[in-house]
Amino acid sequence: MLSDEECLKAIEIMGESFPNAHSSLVADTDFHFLLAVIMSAQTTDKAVNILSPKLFETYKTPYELAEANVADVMTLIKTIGLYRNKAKYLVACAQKIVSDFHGVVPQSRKELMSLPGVGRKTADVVMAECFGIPAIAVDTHVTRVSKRLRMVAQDADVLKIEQTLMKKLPKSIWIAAHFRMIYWGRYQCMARSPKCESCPLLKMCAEGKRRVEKG
DNA sequence: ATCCCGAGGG
DNA sequence: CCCTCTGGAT
Repeated sequence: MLSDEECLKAIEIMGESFPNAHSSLVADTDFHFLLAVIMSAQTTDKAVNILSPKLFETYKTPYELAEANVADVMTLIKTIGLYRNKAKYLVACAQKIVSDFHGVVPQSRKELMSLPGVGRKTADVVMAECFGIPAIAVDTHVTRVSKRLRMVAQDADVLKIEQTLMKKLPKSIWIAAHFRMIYWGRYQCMARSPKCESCPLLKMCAEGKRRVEKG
């Protein structure tokens, strides 16, 4: 396992490659950003950004989406994976925001997670992006990158990963670290063919060295 | 543990 | 063709 200092160093090196990594989901309001994050589950944000302008134009507020026909929403988001479940979540989520939160996206993790289709990862992303609340959302990229680098135990689940990273990294860089690991996972440490040979982190990466050794 | 699930990349 | 994409609910 990497020490706290080594973890911080790794995050800093990622920052040199991706100096201003930020969310690539496009949304004009907190409500629309929440919808985009729900839709991004097991789906590239690029795919979400293609359909979201029309969806957001059609349903500008929670009040409008709460009255929507689920079938109509399905048609609008049919190009992304898991679209049937997501369409139901989006409408149910809008309805609950109207009924329980006066039409305003709540800020606490507990309240966010009470919304249909919103789990810990989605709640963390919204807290960080919309409200500036420090959090480390653990998704497929963060899981893969932190495990390959041995920042966390190989058998850690997403909650354990989040807790370990929060303990090892200063709160002031949690949000930046999240986005840097996302970009690292997308463009350097990809799931299938990571670019280990040219990786700036190779010297401190157990998995990278193992892969290079192996060929 | 299992289901959902289209599009893009290798 | 097969794998992966900022997961969550049952």
